[in-house]
Amino acid sequence: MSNKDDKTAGVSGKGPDTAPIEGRVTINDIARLANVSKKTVSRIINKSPLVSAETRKRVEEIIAEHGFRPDPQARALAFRKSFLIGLAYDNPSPQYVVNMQRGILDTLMTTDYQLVLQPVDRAIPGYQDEICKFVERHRPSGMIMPPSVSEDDKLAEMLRDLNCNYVRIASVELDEPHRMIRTQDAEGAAQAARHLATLGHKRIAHIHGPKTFRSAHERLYGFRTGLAEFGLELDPNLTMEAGYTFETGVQAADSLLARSNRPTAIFAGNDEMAIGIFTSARKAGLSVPDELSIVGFDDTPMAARIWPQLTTVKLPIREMGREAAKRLLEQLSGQTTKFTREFTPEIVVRQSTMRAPD
Amino acid sequence: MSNKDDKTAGVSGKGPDTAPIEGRVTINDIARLANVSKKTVSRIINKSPLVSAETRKRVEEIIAEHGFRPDPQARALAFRKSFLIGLAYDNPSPQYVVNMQRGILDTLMTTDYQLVLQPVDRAIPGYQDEICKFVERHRPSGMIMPPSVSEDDKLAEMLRDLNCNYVRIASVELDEPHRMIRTQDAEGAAQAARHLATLGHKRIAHIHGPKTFRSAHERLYGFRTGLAEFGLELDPNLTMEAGYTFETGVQAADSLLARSNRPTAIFAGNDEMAIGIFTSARKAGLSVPDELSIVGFDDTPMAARIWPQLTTVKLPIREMGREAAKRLLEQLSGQTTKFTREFTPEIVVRQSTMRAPD
DNA sequence: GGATGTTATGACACCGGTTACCATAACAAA
DNA sequence: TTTGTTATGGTAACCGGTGTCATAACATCC
Repeated sequence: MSNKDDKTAGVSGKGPDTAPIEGRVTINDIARLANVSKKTVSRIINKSPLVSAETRKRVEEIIAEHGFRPDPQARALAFRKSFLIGLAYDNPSPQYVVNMQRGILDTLMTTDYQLVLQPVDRAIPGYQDEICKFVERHRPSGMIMPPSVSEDDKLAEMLRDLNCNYVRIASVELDEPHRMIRTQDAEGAAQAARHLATLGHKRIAHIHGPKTFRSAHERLYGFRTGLAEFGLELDPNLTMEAGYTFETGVQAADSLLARSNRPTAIFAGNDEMAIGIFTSARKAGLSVPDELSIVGFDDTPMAARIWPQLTTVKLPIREMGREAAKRLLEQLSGQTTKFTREFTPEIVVRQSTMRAPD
Repeated sequence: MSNKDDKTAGVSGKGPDTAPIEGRVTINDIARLANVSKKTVSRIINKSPLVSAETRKRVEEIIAEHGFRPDPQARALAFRKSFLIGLAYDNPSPQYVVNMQRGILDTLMTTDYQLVLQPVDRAIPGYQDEICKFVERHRPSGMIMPPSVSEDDKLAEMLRDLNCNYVRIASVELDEPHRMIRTQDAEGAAQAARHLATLGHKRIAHIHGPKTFRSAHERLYGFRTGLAEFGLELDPNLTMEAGYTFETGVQAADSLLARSNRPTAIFAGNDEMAIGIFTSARKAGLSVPDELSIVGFDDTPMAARIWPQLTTVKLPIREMGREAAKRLLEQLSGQTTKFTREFTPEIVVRQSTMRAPD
């Protein structure tokens, strides 16, 4: 009598949850009602052309009438696709993350794919395993990786070994074109340089991000190049590394502004650090932009909210997300483009920069 | 001969994508290798106690050796659960959203559940249908709704009709306890009031959020109550409504500060608006906090980055996310608690408040 | 020692879709 | 009339797991 068998202990999430299932309409019901075979209904769901117009119409009406929706899990199983796209990110800027998600969802919205998140901490060694475990466990159809996760070649290799499709968003071409969304960070930084040079600044400092971020290199390189166009050189003594965070930005700026011959302008590798410079300038009693011009990178919402508003370099994150997802879907359908999709940032001039004082 | 049949056009995402599937190890392989039935392997995967220790050990070794991972889609189908948790949100603060996601993921991490996102725009009429369509299409096991989506009773009803489990995070008890995560916004606002009253402020203004947000009411109510404890009354002339955004905050503050008898302190319904007050104060030539004290609500990261740093009321968003997910999992496993989980905010005193000038 | 209960395991149908393959009707070409 | 082609749709097997129920082996009870 006591034959209830298997209480499937353990598995997180047993019990009811049968909720949305109950009297669910299935493909069989529709087939029966329409007096056709499952297969025909399936063809109609999948928009196969091999169904007569009238059959299609009749079945579609019945589908609509009964509110039939094919079960995503069943399709996933039969198609041998999970219809999941993973987003692995470690970007500390919520704005960046949210915009990226929005962009990806914009594209996924009209498809059967879903977005699932895998935030990681790149500082933790073996974080790659975490992502790989995620891939093995949930079998996403593909992964999207924005910086700095995208910059990890080892991880990309591991994903290839796992036979997992992916798209990397990065500031350098570090993979095959169809797997890349490229941002022209160097060009953005060059624009910042031109802007400051045009305003007559000579003693210009740069606080760049950690060397572990390719973007830090690119922005440094681009900034240097931009200055060179005006015959200016980036003084190594005025070039500092910081951690892409507010606090490290404050520290670096503290050090720069304490010097006897302090710079009249600072270009920060991202907005977080740029905003740190504001704080540092206030502590030093310097007025922005009269005595010190500041340029950031990213155009976070904060940039337009602080006072004076921050001049910064803007990347269309959301659109990049859209394109990344499109690229991935292309891959999944077997296409492989030959061209990297590129995004060029643009400088947004606000109030934190002005002509250099003499 | 030409019998290739069905090219299943249409469906977004056909084609390869067979990638991670190939030589995949299945439960059948394991069963065969271990010389037991599928069912026994299934029992082991699901930690059923009805397996002898030695069989378990042997099979587990084989599973480990071959790196077998049960297919989530197949399990989902067999279990009649999608193992997906939906997050429907319209919160404009990226920080809030990201923290909420993180919290939910903290809880989900150790389970078989996944988080999927459904951002919406509550301003669009019929946005509820969008969520319902999402539920019908993807059949999440449950939904989590932070404010202000959570405050929509009609939506909640629709979800109940769809037989969809959910948890609402809100500042008022608007549902059965097991479906609620409650934030004591009123108490947080009262703390802000006490803080300002203690500093000797008398002419105190409040810029609250849109009436469509329950939190706006709660915070207004709490603030009023807090002031009353000190025998102070909230002057209706100094109470303004704004849109929970930076720009509307600036406008409201512009109006308040232009008055002949302007307030010496302003409590804003959220940080976004509080930061708008800074900008307005600068335009008016007022020094913060010497001439004007400002208190916000939310403790967004910006609060600690602007200068002077913003005194604000902090909610443990991430932990709330964790708890919301836990609540939902409880529901899914059939438990129904009798008690609403509550979170009390705490004021974080920084530099934007000081003793009232005489 | 037979009746009963408990534990460990397997056979088999089923979840809700899909594909492979085949059957048939309708129509055109030989 | 025979044969070939196209359009249509049915059958069965399958995707990779799960539940139900049956059964064998063994322990316990009177």
